[in-house]
Amino acid sequence: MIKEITAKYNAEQIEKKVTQFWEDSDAYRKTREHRKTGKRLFFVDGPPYTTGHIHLGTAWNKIIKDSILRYYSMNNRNILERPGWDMHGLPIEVRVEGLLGFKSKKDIESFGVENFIEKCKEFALTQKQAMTEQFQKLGVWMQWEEPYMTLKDDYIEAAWWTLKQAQEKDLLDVGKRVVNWCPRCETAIADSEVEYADRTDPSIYVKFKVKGEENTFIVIWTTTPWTIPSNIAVAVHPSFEYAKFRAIRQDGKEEILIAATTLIENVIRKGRYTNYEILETMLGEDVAGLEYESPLADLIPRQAEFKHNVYEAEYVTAENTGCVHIAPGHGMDDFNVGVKNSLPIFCPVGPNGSYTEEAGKYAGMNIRDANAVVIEDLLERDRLLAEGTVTHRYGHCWRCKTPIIYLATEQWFLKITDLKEKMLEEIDSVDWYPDWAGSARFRTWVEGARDWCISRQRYWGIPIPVWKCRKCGKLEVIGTKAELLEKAGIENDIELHRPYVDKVTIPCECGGEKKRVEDVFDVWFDSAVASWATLKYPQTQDQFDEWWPADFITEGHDQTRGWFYSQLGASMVGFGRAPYKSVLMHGFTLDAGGKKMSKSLGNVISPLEIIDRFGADTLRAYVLSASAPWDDLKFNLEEIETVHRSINILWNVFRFPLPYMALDKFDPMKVSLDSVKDALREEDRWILSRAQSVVKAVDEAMSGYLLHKAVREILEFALEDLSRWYIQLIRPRTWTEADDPDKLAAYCVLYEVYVTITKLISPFMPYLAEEMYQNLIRNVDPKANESVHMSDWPKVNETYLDPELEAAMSTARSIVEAASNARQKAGRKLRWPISRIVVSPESEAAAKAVDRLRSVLMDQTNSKAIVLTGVGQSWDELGLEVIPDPGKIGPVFKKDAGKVIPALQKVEGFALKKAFAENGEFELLLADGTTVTVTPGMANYKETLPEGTASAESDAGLVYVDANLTPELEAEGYSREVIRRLQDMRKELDLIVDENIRASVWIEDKRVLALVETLKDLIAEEVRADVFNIGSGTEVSGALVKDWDVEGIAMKMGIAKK
RNA sequence: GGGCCCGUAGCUUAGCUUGGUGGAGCGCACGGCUGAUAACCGUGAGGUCCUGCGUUCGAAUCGCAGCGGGCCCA
Repeated sequence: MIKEITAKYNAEQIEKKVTQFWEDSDAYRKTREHRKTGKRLFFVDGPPYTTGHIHLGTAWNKIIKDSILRYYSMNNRNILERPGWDMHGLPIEVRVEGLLGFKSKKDIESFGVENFIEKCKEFALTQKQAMTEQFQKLGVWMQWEEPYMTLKDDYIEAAWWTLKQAQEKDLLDVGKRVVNWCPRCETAIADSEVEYADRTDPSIYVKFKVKGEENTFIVIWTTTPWTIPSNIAVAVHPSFEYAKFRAIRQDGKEEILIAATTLIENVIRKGRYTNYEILETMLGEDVAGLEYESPLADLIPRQAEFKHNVYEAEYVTAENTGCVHIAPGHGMDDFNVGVKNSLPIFCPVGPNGSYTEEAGKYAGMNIRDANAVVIEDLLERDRLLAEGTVTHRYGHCWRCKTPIIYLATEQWFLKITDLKEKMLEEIDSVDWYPDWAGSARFRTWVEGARDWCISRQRYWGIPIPVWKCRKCGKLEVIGTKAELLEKAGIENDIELHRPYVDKVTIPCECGGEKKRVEDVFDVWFDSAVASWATLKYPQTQDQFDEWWPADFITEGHDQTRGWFYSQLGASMVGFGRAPYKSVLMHGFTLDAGGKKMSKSLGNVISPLEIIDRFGADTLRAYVLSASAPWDDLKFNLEEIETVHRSINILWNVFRFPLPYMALDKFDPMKVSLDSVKDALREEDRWILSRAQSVVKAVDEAMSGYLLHKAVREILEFALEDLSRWYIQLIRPRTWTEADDPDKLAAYCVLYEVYVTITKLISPFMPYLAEEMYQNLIRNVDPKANESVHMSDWPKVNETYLDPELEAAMSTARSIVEAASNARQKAGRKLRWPISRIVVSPESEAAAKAVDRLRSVLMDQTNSKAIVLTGVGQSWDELGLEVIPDPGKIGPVFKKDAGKVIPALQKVEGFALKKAFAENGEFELLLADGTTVTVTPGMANYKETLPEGTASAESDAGLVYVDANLTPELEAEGYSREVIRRLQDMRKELDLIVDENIRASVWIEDKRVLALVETLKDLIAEEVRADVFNIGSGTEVSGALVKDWDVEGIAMKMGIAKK
């Protein structure tokens, strides 16, 4: 049986109860089981990094995933969706280092790599546990018991397998490259790990002495003085114009400089030269070839050995001097120029950011400290043209915030550039939501992609499975643990982490011994293999064949360069195709001011805080409805409160009929909607139609992942159609005590609509839906599915759809609003009945709507009659006032105009209009008895309302309210006032709804008393008074006695329990 | 500096694809209802549609340039 619920919406209580129910009933597992025969849907969860706490962005991400998967499940999809955890990498190493108080790699080595790895593992697992609980609080249904974890051996094997594929397909490369390097972490870091922030650096102009030309210098600019010791070349743009010019120094000396012609002024100003004279101009391609001397050759023995020349490079821009300092060991572009021209890749800087022995004088010095020394040395040698500082965007290590440097080091690469063509083709075969996420954003990113540096010189990561012979240098890539054990001849199992795998050696054919290269993978490579690792591939084949590739993934737009990309790259290597079929790209959560949330700004909002205050359903409904998924979400607490209020209304809607249904023992299993068909009113048919329209709209929204539209549609239906309209309309029907078919029809319709809405909200507000479902459905139908989430998604029932009725009702609502507006103008409150409402319909459809919904209109406007005029015709009781137009009258009647105007004003408008229509003119009698002829242009008209009426506009046309009172109306009005106050007093005494009372009312005013007395019985019945006395001499008594002022009439009332 | 997205009332937003008098919700003010009641409903005020230029008879909508915000890159 349906149970009455009395409490107001209490999210905490509901969610706690439902969580327990899900757990006890094993609802998640049963739901997946229930869909085992459905069409497969493979979803891959983008693994959050195990930081230990979820934030609003990760919460939004999981809520989107959960809502979509619940929707798919109800649409009979057989879903596979293991949650994932990204557990390796520098962030955890940095956190653990912090916990242990370590400063550098040396501390780790002395602590012992094994100890360190164990700490990292423990840390990651602890954080995972905490985050799992947080995600579960959001109501997210995933296989939490069996997530995929990047630190597991089988996961590591998936990465190994992929690398082996790369090697077999000649997509693996090793070699010296310039990489982003963190001198603190002493490792290469990926482009995606570089964080840009403002930084102030030196800005220097340096003169390189041209060989064989007296007193001639080529001028370069740099923000990294420490790279001058590594200078090998200068680059110029082949088609820029350069000039050789004589510059006069402040000390009177002259020197001959070379720079881009357009930048001479800049060089002169920066170098504080007093004057200059252009000697010669030439194209960059002619400058190329020039030889110059390193300014620090005397301090760095190796520099004296190098030849230094000028080369062409297209990337040179017309800034500073137009001549670019090239240190192939310290810059990406520099490196490329170096390789192209076979220059030495001179890199005299070690992993910790200090110069090596090759740096001569600077050996052992930290590069940041070296800046000042280099500047000093340049100054001493008169090679420093200018010195200053510049604030610019500079890359930093994303974890430890140390400014990065560029170093040429030996690294491992995936040859993405070889795969690019095919990758771009694959992008087109994927469905992107929104479309531009793929066609514009991701495509641009892939087009510009370079080879992917996948090696890191760290500890906590997937070890790169490459073994190298110490003797002959032969490389061997290992694809699985079994392969490693076999080749190494080891019998007992080992863990695939450092330092355990580092100890494994493989005998080489040459008689030597192969040892593992020390690097670990970039963490982005970990998550890149998630789609097959989670299917236990390559260990098993069946699952992979059945499920791969993923049908759907969804992540934030930062993942364009991240997971969308890394997965595509790795999958191209492994399988030559994209690992996903459709991608929804969602936005970022920002604070209320539109700024991103960050710890340093102190504007971070915890999703758990929101859940504690409002519940998970509110948080879910808010983040889903607040903006389109791909737009950024400006978090706004007021909006959360609004959503919470909306859900509270939904709750009230839901609980409103329950006491009546319970009282009447209404059993929806016994009374079908079909059986009450004949008792259905228009409003019943209307709400049934609306419910179907909403299902349709939600389906349409979901087909394009427009989650915001789906949720808004549902909440709007609950608020506008159910709460503000349908419930209001049927209230009197539910109060009927008899077993009335009219009431039963309302119950059946409500029940039908509630069942539908319960299912509609379940993907988005899973807790509330479950609570409603258990009471509404499981309580009456023991055979029903155990959980709402096992239900089938509602199918649109076309027989209920009636678009014409929906339009008519919308017209009717507009009329009711207009009537209420007009009432306000007429000063007549809704409690007082009015004799009639007059509608002047604009169209045939409006007239039909009024006719069809006449009883609804009478009811909601509290009027005794609804009068329709003809279509397009105004109300025939309106007066028509004539407004003379002095501008037309003046020129014709000159000085008599003053008499014509007041006379014309007095003419009755309809008569004047009629005369004009019939004769084209009108004989106007003036005050002095004379007559003049007026013509149509001289008069304008204004409709006037009869006494006691007011009008307002509606969609249907003008609506008039006749607020004139008759004794009958007045009697009813005053009686309603009395009833309302007695009800109020009942409430004050906290009486039960059906408890009977004794009541007495004293009214001094004889006329009002007489009016109210005519409805004495009605009043007594409404307030459930068995004994009811009323009069001017009545003694008022009871448990509660109050004085009232009713529209200026003094009354005294008293009530008591019987 | 580049790519993509966003900019509409105090706040959150719809409308933009396909040009034709900008529509909601919250908040505010006033009023109503009182058998959902610490709930609910109505009415009203409130807009340089980021700025400028262009296309057009007509631009929130299309184009260009700029400004501000976000993500990503250099």
